[in-house]
Amino acid sequence: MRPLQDNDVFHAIAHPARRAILVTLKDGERAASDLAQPFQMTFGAISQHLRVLEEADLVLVRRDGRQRFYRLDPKPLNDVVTWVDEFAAFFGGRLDALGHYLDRKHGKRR
Amino acid sequence: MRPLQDNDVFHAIAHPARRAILVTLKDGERAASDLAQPFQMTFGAISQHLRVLEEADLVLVRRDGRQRFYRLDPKPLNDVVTWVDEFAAFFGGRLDALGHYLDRKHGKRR
DNA sequence: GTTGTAGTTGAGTTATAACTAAACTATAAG
DNA sequence: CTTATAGTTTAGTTATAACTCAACTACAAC
Repeated sequence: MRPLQDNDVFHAIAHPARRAILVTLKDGERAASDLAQPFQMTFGAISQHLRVLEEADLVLVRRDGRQRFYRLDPKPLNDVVTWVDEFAAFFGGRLDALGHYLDRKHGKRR
Repeated sequence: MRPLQDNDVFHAIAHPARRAILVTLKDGERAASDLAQPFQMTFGAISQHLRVLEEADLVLVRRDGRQRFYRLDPKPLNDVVTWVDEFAAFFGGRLDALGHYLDRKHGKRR
């Protein structure tokens, strides 16, 4: 079997809980307990998800007292963008989220 | 445990072999045997990877005689683009692949 | 019909991932 | 010091995924 690497960003974002955590961190750093709060699973499980994100370099940790504040480091997501970007020529019409981004940034032009 | 869904596009692209298959299909449809050829694993394994891609609606199949031709259907990748796009505000500088796409499409304008 | 080729599917195995529960580390507060 | 809080880590379990191998389906060629 070809093993997946733990530090693979594609693997890191494959789990919905980890994606949700990253989305939360868009709004700024959060303590681990705050990140765990919306989930049903145990604190330990979230801690493990956080470690996966950390190993994928998607989050950075700052220690303050007994709390640990996680913040987003989106750089590895560029690997995803770059990969999906290879398929940009196939996107067209309303489904084109890249186009939406474009419109927002440059002003609607067509 | 929160099970991942088999038809999840994020799961589908988490495996390097499946990503490689999709990249190959960018250049046009390919028979299953052609897709399997670059890999070490057995034909059966590739067939299973193709089924994961099919269940994620990332590929379409056309039967011709005893061959099956797979072709790319990139629409579900928009879910990925849309999700990553939420982080667009965090991207900046050379690492910004979205920006590259922009430059190509609109001409470099700073 | 038989034989060969293209491919899928299923059984069984192994690897990895996700999870729980408990132990543990560390800091803070009293 | 003790107790509480915040969090990690480990052990063990279970779920899922990936793989191999063999059986199977389907079509083509003879």
